[in-house]
Amino acid sequence: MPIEIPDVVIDRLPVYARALALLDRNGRAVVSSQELGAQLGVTPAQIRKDLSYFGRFGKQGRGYSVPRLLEELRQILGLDREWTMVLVGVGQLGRAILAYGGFAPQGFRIIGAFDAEPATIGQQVNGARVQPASELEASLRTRPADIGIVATPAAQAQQVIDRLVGCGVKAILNYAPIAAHVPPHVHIKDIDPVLSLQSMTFYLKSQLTAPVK
Amino acid sequence: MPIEIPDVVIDRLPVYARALALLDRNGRAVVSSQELGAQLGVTPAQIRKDLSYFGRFGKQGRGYSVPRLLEELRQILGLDREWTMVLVGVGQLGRAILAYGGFAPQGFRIIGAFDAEPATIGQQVNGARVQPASELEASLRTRPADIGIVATPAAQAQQVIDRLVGCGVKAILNYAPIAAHVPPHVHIKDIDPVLSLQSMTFYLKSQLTAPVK
DNA sequence: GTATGTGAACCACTTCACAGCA
DNA sequence: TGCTGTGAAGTGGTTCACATAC
Repeated sequence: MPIEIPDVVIDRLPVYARALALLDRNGRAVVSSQELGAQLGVTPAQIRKDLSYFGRFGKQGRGYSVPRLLEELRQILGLDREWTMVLVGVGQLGRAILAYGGFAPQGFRIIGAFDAEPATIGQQVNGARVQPASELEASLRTRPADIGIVATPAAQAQQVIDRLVGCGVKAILNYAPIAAHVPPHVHIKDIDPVLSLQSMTFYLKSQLTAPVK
Repeated sequence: MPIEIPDVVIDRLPVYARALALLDRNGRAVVSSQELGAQLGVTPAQIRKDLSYFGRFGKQGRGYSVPRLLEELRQILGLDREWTMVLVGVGQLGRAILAYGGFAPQGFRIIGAFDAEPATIGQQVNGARVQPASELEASLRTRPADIGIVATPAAQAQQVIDRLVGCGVKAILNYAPIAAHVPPHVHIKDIDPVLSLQSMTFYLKSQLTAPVK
């Protein structure tokens, strides 16, 4: 039955869900692919096609019920439950991640934090006690996590990822500046602002000679 | 002369550059597209095709000179000079960005930080004095910046982006969870870990019934 | 012998355009 | 009438495969 769904489609669904959540909070009952697309910078056809992979959620002539479609997307994406995460690497970046208030409200809970640095181990950071990295496996055995967050220096990142994968972690959010290798059944997303900057400069450079004003 | 270069190609170049920099530091003189691809999880043909948009940098039968190709890429991307950035939004996230040590070594310097919160204005954060958001325009007039970093709450982000664009900023690194609108000559990249998590859960969800071990 | 550079073939995603339904 | 759902057409990016050069 399952026609393969393109990854790009999956990547867009959370964007749709977020926009719908906002509309919903504003009391909006119905929205068309046209309007949703305008808000998100996506073509209406794109939205309709994306949604059509999962079902028929709209009403012809009217549009989509905001709460209904939102609920459907949350279910499709698995956002209707809580997901547990462990953080490895509690340096400056790791601390910022622990302090970040954007995960919990979306159902992503950090249940453990690990670091190799003796000075860091045992510290209380944002309500989490930093555990020795050596205890990663033992800890995950008693209390499995769905997702691993990697915020170690580049040099340790691949090894940490291998260990997480070895513990059965199936998804990794990687903040380390490396192109990591993972087996095919493991999903990984990189967060790398430097790469984003370094590609934008290409266009900045070209524009220097082309004044806009 | 200029055949349009796909954006995806530009996005990959910094990845290549980073890998080459590592090889270079390790004293590696020559590398093949084959080997570079294996390291990065990219096909050799992809790498060769990408590079072919910009010139002929390799030697048949040998491969690419690591320092030579690295230098070419740095030049193509504009990484051979310093870029200035201003940060808007000095909350928890903004502070983490100011404290982040990964920008400066790559030539990205934050020259100004702005916030609307009276309690935050005037504070010294990581060597930068937080200026009132109201002074954004005046400050950028005397000291222009190439790139704007947006780390405000979602509600203010679009407005802040509009102001940055109005000041002539041509590239934006957006940490706010919104789908921002910018004119076509402005480049924007979103950093949004929550979206990354929310798309990975789709696959986690599907795997729950498919045991691997 | 070996690895590049590149047209051509292929594939995947996007957009079109319209039938169908509210 | 208005907007969805969707095959079909179109577009853009990737991979192939080989002539070419070292």
